[in-house]
Amino acid sequence: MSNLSLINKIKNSQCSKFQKKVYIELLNVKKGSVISYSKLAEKIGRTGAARAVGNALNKNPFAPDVPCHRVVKNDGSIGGFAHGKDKKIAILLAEGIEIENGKVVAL
DNA sequence: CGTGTGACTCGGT
DNA sequence: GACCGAGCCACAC
Repeated sequence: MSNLSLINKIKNSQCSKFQKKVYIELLNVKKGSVISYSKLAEKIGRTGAARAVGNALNKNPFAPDVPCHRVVKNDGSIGGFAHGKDKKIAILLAEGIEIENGKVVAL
């Protein structure tokens, strides 16, 4: 499924505007790279809403279509994941992202 | 409409 | 490093 149809599905969904922004912006994150909660919040025009972003990802009705695993804490640590942080780490490693001592190296 | 909650963040202990 | 408290924001009740 292309990202375009995915975006369309998100737009047609019943989620809040905020959630849609989060998911769509997340689709813009290419494989092999990560972004922090606060930075993602800033991208969608809600600087400081890192917590709200986490809330949106926790609900994530489009998983695993929306790569919510590419979002980590501001200091590079893994953060959380609906299916267990170890699973999140495994996915990140599979995408070529280096993780050291529970933290993303590419910072 | 007030309250509680959390996949956050920062600063202090 | 671990723990704690205080801001922070969107959302469900």
